[in-house]
Amino acid sequence: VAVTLSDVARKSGVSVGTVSRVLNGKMVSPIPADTIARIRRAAEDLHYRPNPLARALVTGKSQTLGLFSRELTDPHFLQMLEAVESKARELGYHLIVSSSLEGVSRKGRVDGTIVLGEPHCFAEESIPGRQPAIYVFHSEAIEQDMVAWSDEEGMCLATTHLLEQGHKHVIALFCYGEEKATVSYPKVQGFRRALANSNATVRECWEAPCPNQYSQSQQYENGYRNIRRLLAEGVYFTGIVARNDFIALGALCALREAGVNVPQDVSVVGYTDSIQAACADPPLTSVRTPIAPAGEIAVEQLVRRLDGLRYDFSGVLLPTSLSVRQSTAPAPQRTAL
Amino acid sequence: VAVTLSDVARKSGVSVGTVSRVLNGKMVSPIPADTIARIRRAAEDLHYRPNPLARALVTGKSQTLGLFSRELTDPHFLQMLEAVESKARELGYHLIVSSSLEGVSRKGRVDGTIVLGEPHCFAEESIPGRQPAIYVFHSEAIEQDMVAWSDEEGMCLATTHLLEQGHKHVIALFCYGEEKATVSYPKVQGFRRALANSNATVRECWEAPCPNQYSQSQQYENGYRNIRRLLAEGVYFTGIVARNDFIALGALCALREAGVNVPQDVSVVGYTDSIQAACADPPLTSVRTPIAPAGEIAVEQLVRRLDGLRYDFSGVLLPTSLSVRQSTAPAPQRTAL
DNA sequence: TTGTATGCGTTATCAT
DNA sequence: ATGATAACGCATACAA
Repeated sequence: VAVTLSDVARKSGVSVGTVSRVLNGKMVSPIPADTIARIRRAAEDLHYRPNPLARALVTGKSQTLGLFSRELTDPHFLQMLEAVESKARELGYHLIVSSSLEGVSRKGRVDGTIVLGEPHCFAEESIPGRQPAIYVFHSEAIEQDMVAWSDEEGMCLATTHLLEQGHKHVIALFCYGEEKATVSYPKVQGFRRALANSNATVRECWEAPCPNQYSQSQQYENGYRNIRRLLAEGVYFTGIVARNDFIALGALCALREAGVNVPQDVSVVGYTDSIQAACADPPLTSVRTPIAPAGEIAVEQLVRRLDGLRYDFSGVLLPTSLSVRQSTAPAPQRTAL
Repeated sequence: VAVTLSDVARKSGVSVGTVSRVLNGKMVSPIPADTIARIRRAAEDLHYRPNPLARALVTGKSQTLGLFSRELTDPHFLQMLEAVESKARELGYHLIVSSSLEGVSRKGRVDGTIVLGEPHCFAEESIPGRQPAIYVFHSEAIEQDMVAWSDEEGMCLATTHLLEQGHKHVIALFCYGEEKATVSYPKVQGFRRALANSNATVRECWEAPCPNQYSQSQQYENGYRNIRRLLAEGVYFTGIVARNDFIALGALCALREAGVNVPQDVSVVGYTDSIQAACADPPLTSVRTPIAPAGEIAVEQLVRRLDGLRYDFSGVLLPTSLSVRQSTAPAPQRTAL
């Protein structure tokens, strides 16, 4: 049922080679205008559509990119997806989305992959013979083939925002895994750096284990319980910075339940600037990680490389910023909480 | 650099045909165990991976599904994506995501497509020679190749929920396009049907034009402005049902600004049960459309069809339900608002 | 049982 | 200028 090149060739009275050349505009020597017209006409009449598989087989390029994310519900991924799909389409590439490395690792089905994650999680050792990839993730330094942002900077931004508004009693909601205490270490460092530069009299850093790193509701619960406990313990604070928006949202809930007003009594700032942040009450001030632009850059560079253009991309570090909304305000004068 | 079948054949001292048959488990007659072992071993040593393109070219199946959504930021799409990708992967299919019909319409790159939208937007006329597709969208009747839910039922559910709690003054926030007044007509009907069965003394149905049907922030604005205006006009009401969550969120905001308590003074129920609904304040009661399960069923049926199994799927209508959260409560006794 | 040969739809390299 | 023809890597019908 599928109409092929040879169908067009037969109908237009020329050979497949000629048809291929004409349709691809790759004729080495001038071809009679009427021949070209006849071929185009035939292709049109027959509704000819080149078979992308056959073409990919012979050219070695499938014009398809892979997009990997460990969790498809990850706010980072959601923010990336639209930008990546749009840019890929603009550059003539299709997009295969997968939460399995297997699906998008090997060359053939896809020409290259954009990985939401660290380079080492997609290393050559684990995937022998994998194709080109560009990684989008947080990192503290420029790394090869990586479009990154600094979580240290981001968390410093968040903390500084609070300090600049006069907050001197700040709680940081971090989340350590049992063993790997470095899960979000850059964020811890960013928090501490901001405090070090300030004259804050109290520096409180509260940390609790988090069972499932990827469960959004568990993180919400975590933020909720921690703030609830601090409140119960009578700890005094006017600002909270959270490791991510879900924890911040949980904190918000605990504060509300306790009758603490945000931002009048306590300011809260989240991290990632997910869609959830914007529709919280009050709308959550949150660190905006540049994932959408990162995704676009990743596609651009990857395609440059795949298209054989000069490839001198050695990674880039994009700046984070702060989406200031209504969950933060100047610190209140000290009163009983 | 890529290792092919013939490489494995050479190394194991047999022919490509044999290797192909062994590796695919399609040997018609028993093959010596040691030969099989030798071939498997060689394939392993060489890290042989079949070229999916070549295989697809000869078998005519790319083992890839297309997933189309007009807007990749659509809450419906987001809820579908994870379920669809997961189910597709489980059944051995890859997934190409595209916001362009072109990208996933023609056979070759993809074997079939799941369309988030009505069948007619992907009709045979507009895409001649397109491949099998299954549609996921709202519909009031069972339709061929469609996994649907009833918006009439959903909105009736939402309204009934309010009525059952004693609300007699309900506002419906609908949104008509200028010309096409049928955009969400089933929802209007559902609202009216619920009212018809009740003894509500006041039935208020408020409608306003909405410039861009797909802009989430515009819809939010729309809900905000409409409620703000009703409040200013002194209209009395204790319940609001909105066409979607964004409009409901906007309404929530307007109520809060006006000092109206939700749900004590006014109950609000949204539609779609997006992630935004859950993290609103108060968490929004919302109609849950069964898009995730719909996506799974769509994949299952589509794959059945593609795999040549008996295909007697003529469409299905899935039930909607209500995610009851904290934005709804029994109607207050009539007091000055 | 297993090897050989053909075809899938293109592109690209030759001759002509 | 254009027509054969050889790959591309694989599956498979057919021959041996």
